[in-house]
Amino acid sequence: MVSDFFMDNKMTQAQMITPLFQDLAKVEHHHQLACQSCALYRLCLPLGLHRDDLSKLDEIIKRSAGFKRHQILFEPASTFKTIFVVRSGSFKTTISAADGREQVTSFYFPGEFIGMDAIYQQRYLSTARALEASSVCELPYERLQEFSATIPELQNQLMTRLSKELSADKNLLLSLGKKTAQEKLISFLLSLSQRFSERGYSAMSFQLTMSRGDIANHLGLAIETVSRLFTQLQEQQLLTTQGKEVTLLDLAALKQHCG
Amino acid sequence: MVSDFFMDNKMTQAQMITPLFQDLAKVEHHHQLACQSCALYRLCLPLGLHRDDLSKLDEIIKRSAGFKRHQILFEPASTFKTIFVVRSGSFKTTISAADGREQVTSFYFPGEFIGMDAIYQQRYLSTARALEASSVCELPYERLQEFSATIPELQNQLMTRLSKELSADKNLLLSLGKKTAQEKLISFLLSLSQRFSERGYSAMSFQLTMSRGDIANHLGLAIETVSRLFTQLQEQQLLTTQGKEVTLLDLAALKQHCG
DNA sequence: CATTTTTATTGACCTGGATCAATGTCTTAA
DNA sequence: TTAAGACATTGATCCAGGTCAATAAAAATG
Repeated sequence: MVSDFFMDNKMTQAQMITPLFQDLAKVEHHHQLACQSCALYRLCLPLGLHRDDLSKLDEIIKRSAGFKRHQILFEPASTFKTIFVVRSGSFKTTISAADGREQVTSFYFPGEFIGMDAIYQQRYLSTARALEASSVCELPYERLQEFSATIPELQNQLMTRLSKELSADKNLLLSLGKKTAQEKLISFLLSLSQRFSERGYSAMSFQLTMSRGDIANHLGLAIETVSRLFTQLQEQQLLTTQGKEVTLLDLAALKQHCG
Repeated sequence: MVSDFFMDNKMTQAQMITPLFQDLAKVEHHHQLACQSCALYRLCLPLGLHRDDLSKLDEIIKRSAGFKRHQILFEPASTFKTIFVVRSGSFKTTISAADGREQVTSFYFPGEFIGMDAIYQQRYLSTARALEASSVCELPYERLQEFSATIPELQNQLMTRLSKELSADKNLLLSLGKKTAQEKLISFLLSLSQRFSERGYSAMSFQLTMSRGDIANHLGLAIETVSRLFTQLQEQQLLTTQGKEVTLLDLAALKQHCG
């Protein structure tokens, strides 16, 4: 069972769910934990590296202290030096218009890379904030570049990550530009479901670590619309919610409603 | 003057404008033209390569025959092998929902890379179509990867390109999610202006190679809305149009109206 | 614990931009 | 040069989803 890989068997299912990825958060107590013994390794750097390469990589990766809910990881215009990998918890990034309007561009979960849009321009373009108690690993970009010269697979991995985020953004463009409010919300929930299941969690039932406001903003909707949609989707027997917990009742039906 | 670099002095300004980048299109007659003598070189691969490296690169780059208006460069689900660089003309990419609804995700002009979102998944995710008579260079991705191991600057350039497209998409997300119809159109026109001026063309006056329908779709609007906006912007003395030609009258004022 | 603040839900109403419809203007081709 | 199709403009009307307002329910704070 995949989830055994992530689950500490002293914890109950309920404990595990709140806060999200709490089991991984425990890693925080061992800042110097090496990549090879990290629960996220297969998600984070699926490279098949030799032991020597891996320990060299370990040396340049800094495991940072934890972030509290709402704490800022980076802000726009600050100089880009590192790509961050979520170790535990979750983050959102927002981009701002001149007059202060903000768009939530992405959410990030364990094993995902934050800040890759800053490589061009060498400064961050967005603000990254923790959605809950969270921690990250820091990948110093320049040193990563040096490494890539000797480990071609690492270079490929970085390009693939960039390309994956690009794909996700293009799909979000389709949602924002062409989908109805309901289709947007369903697409969003299905994408979360997918990502949670890749991490060994249930595809059917999960905690939303972001607020209704964050979801609404991300999908170009009003908070009230998102709230009403959750109500409607429950009336249609497609899902149930209890606060931040969502249970998808019929994945196949949901997929038919997402365009 | 920068534009001298691009302009064949036997051509008048008017001839140069229609079709866009016609001067560069002439390159098509010399398919084997080397990178070092290509007018796009400084845009395409600003690497500062040694002569030896450059001629190796030349060997793997295939200069393809021309594409007619509306002709398809690639389609979704076809296997990814190459990144395309626009040599002359222009292209659009669209991504489709299951029911056929399409979103125009990007437009591409000379020196820009198409298809980088396909690296992850190793298959194209969108359809790329020529907007006018156009041509491309083909960069075989695998061989490019091999090269990158020996030319670190090439690897960096690829990452930067990916990151740049990511940045552009995040800005488009802000437009689609948070801006009014007028702000969307102005932001779009200013981004085109910027890109044309980087290519040595006027930032104030240029040809739209895409239809009103393409613009509307790209910005999540109806064709009629785009048409009405052009009328309004002319009434506000911010620009003039004559068919596909747009002249921006007051860049500073436009910037204040784009959010 | 109670209290304040933040976040979510629900209802009533309104509006920006979509849709429908008619007409005008470019392109393309024979 | 003309005819047919594609593309663009303009007006009239409509509606999905936004805004405003009032609670309600959590969550943070002391």
